[in-house]
Amino acid sequence: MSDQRKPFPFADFEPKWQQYWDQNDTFHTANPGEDDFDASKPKYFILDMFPYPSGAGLHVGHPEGYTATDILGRYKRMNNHNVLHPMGWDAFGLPAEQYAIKTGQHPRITTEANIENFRRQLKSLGFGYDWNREVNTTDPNYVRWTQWIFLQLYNSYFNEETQKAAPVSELEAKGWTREQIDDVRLAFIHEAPVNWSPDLGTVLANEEIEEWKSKGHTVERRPLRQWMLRITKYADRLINELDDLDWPESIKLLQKNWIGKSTGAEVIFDLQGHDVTVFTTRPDTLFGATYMVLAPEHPLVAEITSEDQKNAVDAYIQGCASKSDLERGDLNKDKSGIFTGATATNPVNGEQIPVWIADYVMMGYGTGAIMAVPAHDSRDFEFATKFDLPVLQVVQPNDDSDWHGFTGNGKSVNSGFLDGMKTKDAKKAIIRWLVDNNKGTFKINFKLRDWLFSRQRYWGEPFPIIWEDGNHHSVPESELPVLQPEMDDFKPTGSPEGPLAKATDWINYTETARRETNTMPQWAGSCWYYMRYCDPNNTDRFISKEAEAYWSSASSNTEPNSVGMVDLYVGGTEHAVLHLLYARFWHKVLYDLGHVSTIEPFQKLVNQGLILGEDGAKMSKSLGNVVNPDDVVEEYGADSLRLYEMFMGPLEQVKPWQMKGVEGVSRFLARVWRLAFEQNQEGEWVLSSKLTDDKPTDKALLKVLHETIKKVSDDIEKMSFNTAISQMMVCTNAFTQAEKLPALLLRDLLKCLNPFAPHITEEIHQQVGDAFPSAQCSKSRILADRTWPSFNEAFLVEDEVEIVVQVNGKLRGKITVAKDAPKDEIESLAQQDTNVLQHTEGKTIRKIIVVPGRLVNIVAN
RNA sequence: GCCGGUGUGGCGGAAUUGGUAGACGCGCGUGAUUCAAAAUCACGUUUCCUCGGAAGUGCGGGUUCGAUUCCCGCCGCCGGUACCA
Repeated sequence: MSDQRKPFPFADFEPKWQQYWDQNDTFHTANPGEDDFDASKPKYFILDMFPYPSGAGLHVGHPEGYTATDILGRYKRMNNHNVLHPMGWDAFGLPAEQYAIKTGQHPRITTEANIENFRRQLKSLGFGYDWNREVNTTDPNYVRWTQWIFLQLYNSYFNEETQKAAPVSELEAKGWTREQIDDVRLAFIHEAPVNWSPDLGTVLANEEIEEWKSKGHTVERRPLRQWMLRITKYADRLINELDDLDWPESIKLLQKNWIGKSTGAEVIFDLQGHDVTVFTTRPDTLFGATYMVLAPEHPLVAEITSEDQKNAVDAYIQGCASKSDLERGDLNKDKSGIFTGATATNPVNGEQIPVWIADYVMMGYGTGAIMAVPAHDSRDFEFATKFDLPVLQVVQPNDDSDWHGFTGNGKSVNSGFLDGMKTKDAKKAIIRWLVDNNKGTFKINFKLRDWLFSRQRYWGEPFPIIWEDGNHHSVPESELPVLQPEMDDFKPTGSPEGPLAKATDWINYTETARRETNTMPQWAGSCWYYMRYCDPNNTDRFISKEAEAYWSSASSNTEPNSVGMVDLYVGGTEHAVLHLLYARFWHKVLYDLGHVSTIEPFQKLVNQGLILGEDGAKMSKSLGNVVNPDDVVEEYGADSLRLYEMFMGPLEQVKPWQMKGVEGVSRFLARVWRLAFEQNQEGEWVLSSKLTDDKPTDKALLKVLHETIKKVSDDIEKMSFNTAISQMMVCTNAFTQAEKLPALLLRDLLKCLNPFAPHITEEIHQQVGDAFPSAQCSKSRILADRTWPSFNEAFLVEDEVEIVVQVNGKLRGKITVAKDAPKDEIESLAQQDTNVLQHTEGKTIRKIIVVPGRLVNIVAN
């Protein structure tokens, strides 16, 4: 006996079973074509967001999602599925590189050590991963295919007619020039202001700025030559194809808002001889445009500014530039701006309107210029009020609300030929007018920008690109992977070339050709890792056609209009827009090019809620409220940790950690243990004398067991793990109180509990099976390989049911009747109840409502 | 500001989608066991009171025989977002 103080000897059997699963490859899943592949079983592809192996190791948030998927994976296995449930490492990333810069140690070494630790921790929690399929984004054989996918993007363009990616070789065949082709590639070179962080020595994607700023780094705008990915071409599909996904609506909405589609029109104004195009979602309000605003960075500003306004305008622009570094709009609610001295002509009515400059108009969206309709736009209204500009009503609200600042739909007024039209019709009419008069056109705009894809880092995938005579071309596929050169100095150069530029031998590809020295962002590897799991060791393709076809096939219980490859994806909300949007984009490109057979990567998405510290605050080192899974395993065992994380509350919900709660589920597991074992005088665990080899006959026990089988099955499907556990507690309490417990009953409870607490259930199953072979707990087959129990409806029904009697909706009594008692019998019985009689005395019974099997409500007054 | 989520005992949370509010667990209380403690087991535990009831799911209305659940109007907390024309 090991530790007398532990309520059950988990420290003895947990490592034992982990070793068993490892050595027997219990959770290995065969691929089509392999000997042990069973094509008759449906597939179930279940995916965790793979971790970045940080030096800090696992935190309790990781096992939350991982336990949920493990339960589902084990459950599906027991329900005759080929379950693909793998794990891997998103191992490129800044911390390893920054550590390398500080110490000179190669990032690969740190990364390997961290992975080692993560793997140990995950194994100590007994997750049923197929470790043969482990992927590592930094592995040369993985990098190779990341670069290969990049080349698919590089060698493709977006065909507007088919709305699909297609090879640029099509364009070559049509006689397009190199320059023309380079302009349409999905991966392209672009010189534009980007977000450059001087202290990180790299550029960042728009999406990343906030994260790094919050960590105290500075970010500034700087024009640089960068690799971009043309994700904007997929904006419409990225919105529309969300429809068939089984994702939380809030996440779909988040993505839609991020993509930010707005429908409207472009209108051309004459600005002193220049055509200035503005974008508006409300072309119907064109008659109400009383001034125009240009962004401070607008290229026409210098030219159109009048002599007497020049100093003021310059000063204003200067002011904007200096504060652009700070949070330009963050808490700056006050509008600012300056008159240019110029006027523009409103094309629809010839009105001369003043042209202003203001930083509430941004160069990066639309055209960097707006027509201001202060009467029906809150920002324009605020601006016009402050600078005393005219406000002209052009929309009449349908109700009698105030038209000042009214932004809804109504009827056009003061708008010439639009007068009297509904907003919707007025939009159509004015667009027709604009088109007919060459003054504008229908237009859709997106907030989504093209994806800035290059970074100035060492620890990332190099681009498989060569520069020669100012042109770029790809390296031959046979040269993949292109790996970083070995270096000792990983410091950023501070220049946009990045640290790879210091590897002088490496960058010289030939006498005249140089390698691209930028590397890819960390998102690259995580964009397609789920595919690689399907065929992780393939050296000929990123995934074999057979593996792709099988793991993309319909699962037994997915929706008929299922469009995603992975059946279930579980992870945190922090990836709601970035990772999930990028991965969908890559997947669609690969679909267009015929490399994958589904249009979406992830059919169902579930976000697990954050686990807060015991104090209700977010776990953080500085608050000292971080819970280390290793400590919990040491103290209570892996099963207790797993079970507690699932028992805390609904998976999706944010919830605080309570060590007392871990103790509670640990006590529950101890009770399960004591169903099978009792301690003798020496303190050794021996088989419980309560266990029998009898055929189960006790109706009450059969009922609670079968209720449990039913509820646990349903709840696992619904991912309502906390209620499943609570039902197993009810069952265990009933079993504990029984005089005798047939081993057969215990076995089925163990099966239900196995996906949640795999170690203890296997251990009990094995030991009890040795003693009671008749309970079919044979030693040769472990629980994980057995089939999930099915419940028998016959055990659930009761002959008699308790019915609640209410008088005027208030509980007054309870009666017990036969389960199929007729309505009138229930009614009369209910009225005879003494307490009911007391409450109906002296009153007239108006109505009696009988809900069969539930209640009777007597309405009396 | 806008968008989304959420609000139930001392605490984490249940409630068959309109039908006994508080399952299960924590904590607490009482008892058994023990020389004693821990562990374990049994019972109790929404609140108030005159022990018969009364009130009660953020607040105020409504629909209904009946509302945590549906409708209208507020309030609080959490998350996302930030002048996107």
